[in-house]
Amino acid sequence: MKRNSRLSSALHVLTHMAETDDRSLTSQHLASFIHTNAVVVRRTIAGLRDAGIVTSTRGHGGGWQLARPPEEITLAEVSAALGESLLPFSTEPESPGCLVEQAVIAALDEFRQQAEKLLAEKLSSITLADIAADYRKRFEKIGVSSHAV
Amino acid sequence: MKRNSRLSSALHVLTHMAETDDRSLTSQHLASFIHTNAVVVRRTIAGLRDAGIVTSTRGHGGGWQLARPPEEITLAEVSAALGESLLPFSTEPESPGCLVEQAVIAALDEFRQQAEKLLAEKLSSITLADIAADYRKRFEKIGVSSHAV
DNA sequence: ACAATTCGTAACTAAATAAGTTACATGAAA
DNA sequence: TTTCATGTAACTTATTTAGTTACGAATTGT
Repeated sequence: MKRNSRLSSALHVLTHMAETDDRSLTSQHLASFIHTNAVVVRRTIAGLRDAGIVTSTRGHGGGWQLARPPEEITLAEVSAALGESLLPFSTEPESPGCLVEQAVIAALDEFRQQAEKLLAEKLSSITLADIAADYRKRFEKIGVSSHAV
Repeated sequence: MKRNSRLSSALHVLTHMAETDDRSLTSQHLASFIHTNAVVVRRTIAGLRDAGIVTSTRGHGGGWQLARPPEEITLAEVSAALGESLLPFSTEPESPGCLVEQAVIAALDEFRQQAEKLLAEKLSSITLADIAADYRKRFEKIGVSSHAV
């Protein structure tokens, strides 16, 4: 799997959950959708459970389900729940005391703060239901299986 | 050196160049500012040369200088010249033909496009001169050497 | 000319990070 | 009580990036 595809992977499995009403999908099932391992899936979406976006149940018939209707799940929440910043450049001081570094970091930190706000606003306007609707539109148009491999 | 500190590193050495008028700074010199290797510096800022932000000269007295006044160097240019996207999440298809993936990628790509525009606008409003001015302010306030280690 | 200096770059090594895998404990349903 | 599924730790593998070494090319000073 490529790097930094966690957001994409998470949205992929969430969309499958959105399209699977009243039934749990196992980690193994979700893993097969994105061609990876069940443990990787659990690890990836563990944060979504902690954030109240999905629920997991153990044992017979267990697996994963959306905790809320897809209309109430925004991409901003999903992104935040994955625990990764969308702006991963570092502003850690490496030479504390260097005034040039301090000036650079001050500029970048202010930018980061404003940028994260902007990005969160943008991502808040997109819900899982939007993606699911787009998927359905594509499905109706082409009329084939939902997962051609 | 930490990961993804290339933007920070580049701005650091650029600020030093801005504060060093009429004189070239060698890769070795720049490297010592950010506690790294001269080859790493050359590699990092090679893109800045290609983008016309700095010039490099070989031989005796050679080294690096700004190609333009710092007022005319925006962070947007610097960031772009480093050749890294500020939004490094992947939208590469991994299961071509999967309609769910297509819907996810479509949503993320549209977001990316809008977000990159927003970020570029923000970064365009900050110039190297702004950072240099902030550095000078800090210098005057504290009144010590520019690179306490 | 020739020596000294400095960038340009290829090739290799080392470190960090993330994915993938194995193993097993925990919990729940048939 | 057997089976199924998650939770998680520990390990392996792959990828990326920084760091290093080496050397050629270009430029300046003597």
